[in-house]
Amino acid sequence: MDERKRRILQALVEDYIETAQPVGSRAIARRHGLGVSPATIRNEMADLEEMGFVEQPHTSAGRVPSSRGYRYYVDHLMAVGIPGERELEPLRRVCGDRTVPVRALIRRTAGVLSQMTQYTSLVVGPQLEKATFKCLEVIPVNGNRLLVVLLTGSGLIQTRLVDRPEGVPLEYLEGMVSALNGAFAGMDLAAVATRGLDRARVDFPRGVGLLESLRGMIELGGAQEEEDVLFVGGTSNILKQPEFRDVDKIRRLFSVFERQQLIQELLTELNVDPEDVVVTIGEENPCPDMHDCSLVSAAYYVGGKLLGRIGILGPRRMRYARVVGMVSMVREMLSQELWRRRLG
Amino acid sequence: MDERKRRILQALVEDYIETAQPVGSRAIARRHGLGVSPATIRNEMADLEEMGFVEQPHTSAGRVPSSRGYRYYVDHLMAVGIPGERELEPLRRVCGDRTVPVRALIRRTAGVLSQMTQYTSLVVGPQLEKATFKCLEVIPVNGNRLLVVLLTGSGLIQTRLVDRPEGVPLEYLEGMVSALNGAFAGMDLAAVATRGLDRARVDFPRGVGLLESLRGMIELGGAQEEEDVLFVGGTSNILKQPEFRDVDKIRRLFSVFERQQLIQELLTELNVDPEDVVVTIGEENPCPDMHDCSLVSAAYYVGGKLLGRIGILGPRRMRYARVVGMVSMVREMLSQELWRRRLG
DNA sequence: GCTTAGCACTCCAGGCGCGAGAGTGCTAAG
DNA sequence: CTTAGCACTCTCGCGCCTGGAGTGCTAAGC
Repeated sequence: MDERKRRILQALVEDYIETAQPVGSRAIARRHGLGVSPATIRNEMADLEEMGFVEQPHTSAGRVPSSRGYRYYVDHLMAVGIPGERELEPLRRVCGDRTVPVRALIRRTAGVLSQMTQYTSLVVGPQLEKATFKCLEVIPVNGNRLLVVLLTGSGLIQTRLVDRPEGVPLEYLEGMVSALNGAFAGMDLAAVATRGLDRARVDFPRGVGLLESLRGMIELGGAQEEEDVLFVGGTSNILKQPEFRDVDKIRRLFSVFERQQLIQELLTELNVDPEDVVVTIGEENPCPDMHDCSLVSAAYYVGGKLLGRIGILGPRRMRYARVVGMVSMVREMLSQELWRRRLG
Repeated sequence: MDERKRRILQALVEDYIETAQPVGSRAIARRHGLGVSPATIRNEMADLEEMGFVEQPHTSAGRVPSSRGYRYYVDHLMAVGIPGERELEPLRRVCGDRTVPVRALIRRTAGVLSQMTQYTSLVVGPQLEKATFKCLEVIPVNGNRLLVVLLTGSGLIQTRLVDRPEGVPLEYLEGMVSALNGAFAGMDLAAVATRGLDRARVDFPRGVGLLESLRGMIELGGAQEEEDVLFVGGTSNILKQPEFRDVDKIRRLFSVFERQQLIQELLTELNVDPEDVVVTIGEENPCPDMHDCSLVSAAYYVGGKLLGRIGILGPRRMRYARVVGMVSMVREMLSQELWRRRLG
């Protein structure tokens, strides 16, 4: 892979990303003056094809990057774009509004991200299990019910209405809550759900029902069944792409969007390295219905604590340089804002 | 419009709904033995066309119902379907689970509804403004912040983290909260947001900031900007319909789905009569991008209080009889379950 | 007077052939 | 090693044609 081949591959990928048309030797020679004739480029392209970086839809069409070609481009050739101040303005507006609750903040970020990129955004909201315990409050309602309020260190609030255990005086419950508040302060909620609550069962045998409700709130609040964890924004954007002319393809993809849990697992699985923006191209994606797509994703976190993930889904022919820059920027700003909002 | 014409129109609409193909005189004569020959039916169909109930895509194709034809069918001809016990089972499972919070219940209902009908469901969640005040609680956090918890009579919980007004002792705030709890109990939240809070400003001049936050929670919690109010389910279902082969049409429709506020207003506007299931056919819909669709919608409510709306969006060639029955049933069951959960 | 058989007519869908255009690979010369 | 020239290949769009479905009209029948 000499320098000239790299230049040609880069030109080819970038032209294809822009035009969505197979790129011929002529076009490369003309648009990116590499100082060589189309014939030379043809030879090089034949080599690139043999190496698996480009493909021909059929003889006598230009070349199209293969997944491997995109991979090489992303890893070695592209210059990550830095979003301009103008583009960032809507993002700043969203992230600057301190009156908006955390969950709404995340959702709006998803919306802005899809608008900035003109692709579809997938955002996994803050997962309760990944947060820390801040405080707990129990409010009696109607005599026979309790409103349980759980607050995390990242400012996330989870509430639930539960039946009040019969025959247990309010003082007992209040004592229990204040003991728990003392014992759990700053703990990981995941640890609270396992070790913490088990220990509390011993000290407060009459409050077992309430403890179980609390466990349910923590476990369901982050995971699977409970809603509001995944936000999908700008689904219609992806339909602007010429590769999505096929209704059947669209339908398969949209079915995936409806399976929140699947997407959540997907993003979780991919983001092994919390520091990086991860690009997943075509078949690299474990979900077969997304093999025509690429995903650019990153984790956001607060004080080293991973909270959730943001991602952009577009066609394989995605403007990687631009999108990677934006995802990185959004991750940064979101993390900052959440850091600003942290509670102790 | 004699009886025979009605029978023919009914047969035509039902055949077309089933096959999505223009219906010819032969087909009607064969499949619905009305005891007359195709030629007679042809004459009648020509009349129906003149009356505006059916249309011809082109000479020498069969007929297709017009919007007016569907309207007549829905108003006078269809026999509303009663969902079978088997179909209802997933719905019962969702509505029977008392541990699920109200908002999640609504969202799941949207999911089930779209699955039952195989169309797309639009559900407007319970709007805070439409609910009644149950109780309010304020929990100090970190010394300089307050967690405000608002509970409605329908079991809906709204929370927000706000700055604590400086220099105001906790006792003052607690006194204020308990005074508000007494004054607002059972009141409409809309009334609380306007009259109630204004009056409270006079009594508690040092708590004005908190009162404003409360107003914000009520107003934003139901309306526009605040999220989680509209649930769209089964978007991919509508893509199964042959009328949605055109990607551009799909894109326009999906753009509408992303405009929560628009849909919310739409459903609100249509459901003038809270007792009825309303069918909106094609051009009757005020949103131009939905002119190819029909919408079956109904309000759900608790103890006479309207809470929100459910709707099913499908092609104009929708299985109205079935869908109307299902929407009606879901509305009923959802209302019942919410009634069971009411607080006081 | 309503119904129906017969028939000519219309129009769409789909298959076929053809030519233009784009881009290639190969060859031979620089 | 590079490049001009050229033959070759493949797609795409166009017009043409044909089969089929369904109609409207007319005239005969009940």
